[in-house]
Amino acid sequence: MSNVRVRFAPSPTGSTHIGTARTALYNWLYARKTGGTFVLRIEDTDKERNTEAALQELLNGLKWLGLDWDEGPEVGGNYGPYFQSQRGDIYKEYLKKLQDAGRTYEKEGATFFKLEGERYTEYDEYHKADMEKVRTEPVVINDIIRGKVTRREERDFVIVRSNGDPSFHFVNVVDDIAMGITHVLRGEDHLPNSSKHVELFKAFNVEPPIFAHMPMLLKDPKEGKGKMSKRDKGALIEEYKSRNFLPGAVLNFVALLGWSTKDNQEILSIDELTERFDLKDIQKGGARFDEKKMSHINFEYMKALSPDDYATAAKPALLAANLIDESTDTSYLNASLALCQPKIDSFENLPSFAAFFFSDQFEFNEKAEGKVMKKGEPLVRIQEILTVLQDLDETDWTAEKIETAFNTLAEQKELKPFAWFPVVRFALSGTNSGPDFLPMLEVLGKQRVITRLESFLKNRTS
RNA sequence: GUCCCGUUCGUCUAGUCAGGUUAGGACACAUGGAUUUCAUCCAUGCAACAGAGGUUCGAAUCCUUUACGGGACGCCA
Repeated sequence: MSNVRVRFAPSPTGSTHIGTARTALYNWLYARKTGGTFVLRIEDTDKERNTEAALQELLNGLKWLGLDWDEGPEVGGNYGPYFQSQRGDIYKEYLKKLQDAGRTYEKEGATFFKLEGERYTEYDEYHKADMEKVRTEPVVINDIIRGKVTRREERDFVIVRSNGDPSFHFVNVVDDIAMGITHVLRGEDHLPNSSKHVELFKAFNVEPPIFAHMPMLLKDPKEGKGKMSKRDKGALIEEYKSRNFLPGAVLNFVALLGWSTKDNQEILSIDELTERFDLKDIQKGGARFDEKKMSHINFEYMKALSPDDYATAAKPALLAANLIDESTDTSYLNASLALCQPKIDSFENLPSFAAFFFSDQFEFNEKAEGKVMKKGEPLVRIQEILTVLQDLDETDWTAEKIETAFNTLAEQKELKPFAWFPVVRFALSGTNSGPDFLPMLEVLGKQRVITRLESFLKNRTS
């Protein structure tokens, strides 16, 4: 164990953003790498905007990604409570320290933190008004990613609102002190806040933590300018969950947004990430989300799954599409999916790709029909192979024997097997692409193949 | 407007700290190939140091500066 203590401090006001997940991940990785403690603290000081649903979604999202916390909601810890809404007494105690030190004053019902320095009034272009400002000494924000950032606060700020609720800057710093936080890893949007926070640490006479402000996640330029928002496509963790992405793949991709290994390895397990992660290697510039790359990584993870794990992961999508139910034969399901695994790059596309394995009601693709049915004499070809396949014994129904049957027929008719393959595939699956052909026939089984070919002939000739 | 942080292929990035690389990888894209087909696989290609000065034999790398991008400027977090 090390004495590193990091915290992930989200505010449950809406859906969980992918940038939020990255912040959680980097904190988690740093804690795990250093043998430190990962604290989950819920910053629910804004009663108006916090919801129980958002909290549950957040917790579920973290669990789905496999990010467990050492202290926080549901697990407790020695520095609780872990909801800011329950820490009122602690805030009062710390507020008193500032009051006793003469670092606060009341104005319009709110409590302000008083900066130290000469006061003057100046017209402020941004606020379009005269404002009281303070000539403070600059503070240094010690940031692992950006080095020492020097910044100066020049306006007092609210630490307790007129409704009595303490404000973000205040509770954030108090909790970091009270919870013994050693490293603060958060988004770059907090960098300007950090000088406020350092001022507060100084007022409490506490050494500020080490900061690491990570780059922003930016919008796809096609979608607009600025940082990625919750409304942007691909921005929400829930979305990946519901689209049946693999959590490990999402985690892997998110880790690569602003961080990379020196040897360009991109597919990294959670253990490899933990081992190789380093705050110093985090990128300074903003990163843009690329859905194609996300899909690619997801596909790599799908391909690497064992057959059993693949079937387990594929089930929800197939169940949702009503292609299978609990009575579906497991060995048939697994055999079918084994043929799909190397071919199909997402579980959301799996149902349309694999439908014909599980249902006779698949659709015939028009484009494929144009390619396959307009050349030669497709119906004659089907009749020919049907006769041959009917004579095959059930026990001989293997890819190898089926291939022999096709080859023999091809020789007799002085044609290539290519004359039969596409039409048969079309008759059996409604399309001209899919799993490897011969294994597909084997898995479908003699009965399905014969029945489908027969009914195809019947429908097309009547 | 002010302050802060940034800027290498279309995108994510390696290389920058300790100056010498045909500036590397991945995704995407294009072409070719494998294959019964393919949404798969393989190969090849395309493509970047934001600009300008300076230091140096030599600059993506160090310095200055301009431009551009991002963030913040709430009794939100």
